[in-house]
Amino acid sequence: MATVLQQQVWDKLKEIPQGRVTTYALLAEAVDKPKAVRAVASAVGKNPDLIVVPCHRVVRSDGLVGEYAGGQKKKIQLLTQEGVNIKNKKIPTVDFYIFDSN
DNA sequence: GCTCTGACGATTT
DNA sequence: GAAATCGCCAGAG
Repeated sequence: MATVLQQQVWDKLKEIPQGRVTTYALLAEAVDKPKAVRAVASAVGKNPDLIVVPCHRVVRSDGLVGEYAGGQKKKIQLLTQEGVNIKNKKIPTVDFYIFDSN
Protein backbone atom coordinates (compact mmCIF):
# COMPACT_ATOMS: atom_id res chain seq x y z
CA MET A 1 0.00 0.00 0.00
CA ALA A 2 1.83 3.04 -1.24
CA THR A 3 1.02 6.27 0.52
CA VAL A 4 1.01 9.72 -1.05
CA LEU A 5 4.38 10.55 0.46
CA GLN A 6 5.94 7.44 -1.08
CA GLN A 7 4.46 8.29 -4.50
CA GLN A 8 6.03 11.76 -4.32
CA VAL A 9 9.39 10.44 -3.20
CA TRP A 10 9.58 7.61 -5.75
CA ASP A 11 8.54 9.95 -8.55
CA LYS A 12 11.39 12.29 -7.70
CA LEU A 13 13.89 9.43 -7.56
CA LYS A 14 12.99 8.51 -11.13
CA GLU A 15 14.18 11.98 -12.19
CA ILE A 16 17.71 11.27 -10.99
CA PRO A 17 20.02 10.66 -13.99
CA GLN A 18 22.54 7.84 -14.08
CA GLY A 19 25.94 8.59 -12.59
CA ARG A 20 24.36 11.12 -10.27
CA VAL A 21 23.00 10.83 -6.72
CA THR A 22 20.79 12.79 -4.35
CA THR A 23 20.39 13.13 -0.61
CA TYR A 24 17.46 12.51 1.69
CA ALA A 25 17.47 16.22 2.57
CA LEU A 26 17.22 17.31 -1.06
CA LEU A 27 14.56 14.68 -1.64
CA ALA A 28 12.60 16.00 1.32
CA GLU A 29 12.82 19.49 -0.14
CA ALA A 30 11.68 18.13 -3.51
CA VAL A 31 8.45 16.91 -1.92
CA ASP A 32 8.06 20.29 -0.19
CA LYS A 33 8.84 18.80 3.21
CA PRO A 34 12.46 19.73 4.03
CA LYS A 35 12.05 18.73 7.67
CA ALA A 36 10.45 15.38 6.91
CA VAL A 37 13.72 13.67 6.04
CA ARG A 38 12.82 10.84 8.43
CA ALA A 39 9.51 10.16 6.74
CA VAL A 40 11.09 10.48 3.28
CA ALA A 41 13.86 8.05 4.15
CA SER A 42 11.29 5.60 5.46
CA ALA A 43 9.30 5.97 2.24
CA VAL A 44 12.38 5.21 0.14
CA GLY A 45 13.11 2.13 2.22
CA LYS A 46 9.59 0.86 1.71
CA ASN A 47 9.79 0.99 -2.08
CA PRO A 48 8.40 -2.31 -3.52
CA ASP A 49 10.48 -2.33 -6.72
CA LEU A 50 14.20 -1.57 -6.66
CA ILE A 51 14.16 -1.36 -10.47
CA VAL A 52 11.50 1.24 -11.19
CA VAL A 53 12.79 3.28 -8.27
CA PRO A 54 16.58 3.94 -8.20
CA CYS A 55 16.61 4.08 -4.43
CA HIS A 56 20.31 3.16 -4.53
CA ARG A 57 20.97 6.68 -5.85
CA VAL A 58 19.86 8.20 -2.57
CA VAL A 59 22.61 8.94 -0.07
CA ARG A 60 23.00 10.85 3.15
CA SER A 61 23.73 14.58 3.24
CA ASP A 62 27.18 13.76 4.67
CA GLY A 63 28.04 11.91 1.47
CA LEU A 64 27.76 8.52 3.14
CA VAL A 65 25.85 6.00 1.06
CA GLY A 66 23.66 5.16 4.02
CA GLU A 67 21.58 2.00 4.20
CA TYR A 68 20.11 -0.13 1.45
CA ALA A 69 17.54 -2.94 1.18
CA GLY A 70 20.05 -5.16 -0.67
CA GLY A 71 22.92 -4.19 1.59
CA GLN A 72 25.22 -1.20 1.78
CA LYS A 73 27.93 -3.00 -0.19
CA LYS A 74 25.51 -3.71 -3.02
CA LYS A 75 24.45 -0.08 -3.08
CA ILE A 76 28.04 1.13 -3.36
CA GLN A 77 28.75 -1.39 -6.08
CA LEU A 78 25.73 -0.30 -8.11
CA LEU A 79 26.60 3.39 -7.81
CA THR A 80 30.21 2.75 -8.77
CA GLN A 81 28.99 0.74 -11.72
CA GLU A 82 26.88 3.68 -12.85
CA GLY A 83 29.86 5.99 -12.78
CA VAL A 84 29.47 7.57 -9.34
CA ASN A 85 32.79 8.45 -7.76
CA ILE A 86 32.66 6.80 -4.36
CA LYS A 87 35.63 7.03 -2.00
CA ASN A 88 35.60 4.92 1.17
CA LYS A 89 31.78 4.58 1.20
CA LYS A 90 31.54 8.34 0.67
CA ILE A 91 30.42 10.44 -2.29
CA PRO A 92 31.61 14.01 -3.15
CA THR A 93 28.89 16.63 -2.75
CA VAL A 94 29.56 17.75 -6.33
CA ASP A 95 27.89 14.54 -7.51
CA PHE A 96 24.67 15.43 -5.69
CA TYR A 97 21.81 15.88 -8.11
CA ILE A 98 19.74 18.97 -7.26
CA PHE A 99 16.07 18.71 -8.22
CA ASP A 100 14.76 21.46 -10.42
CA SER A 101 12.87 24.16 -8.52
CA ASN A 102 10.16 23.99 -11.14
C1' DG B 1 -6.57 8.60 19.32
C1' DC B 2 -1.93 7.80 21.50
C1' DT B 3 2.76 5.90 21.32
C1' DC B 4 6.92 3.89 19.11
C1' DT B 5 9.92 3.38 15.40
C1' DG B 6 12.61 4.73 11.25
C1' DA B 7 17.37 3.71 4.60
C1' DC B 8 18.18 11.14 8.66
C1' DG B 9 19.90 16.15 9.69
C1' DA B 10 21.86 19.56 12.24
C1' DT B 11 23.89 21.28 16.49
C1' DT B 12 26.65 20.89 20.66
C1' DT B 13 30.21 18.90 23.61
C1' DG C 1 37.61 16.39 13.86
C1' DA C 2 34.58 12.81 15.86
C1' DA C 3 30.93 11.17 18.81
C1' DA C 4 26.65 11.83 21.16
C1' DT C 5 22.08 14.09 21.65
C1' DC C 6 17.89 16.35 20.24
C1' DG C 7 14.64 17.37 16.75
C1' DC C 8 11.87 16.56 12.76
C1' DC C 9 7.59 14.23 9.98
C1' DA C 10 4.94 10.24 8.58
C1' DG C 11 3.41 5.49 8.97
C1' DA C 12 2.15 1.32 11.66
C1' DG C 13 0.53 -0.99 15.91
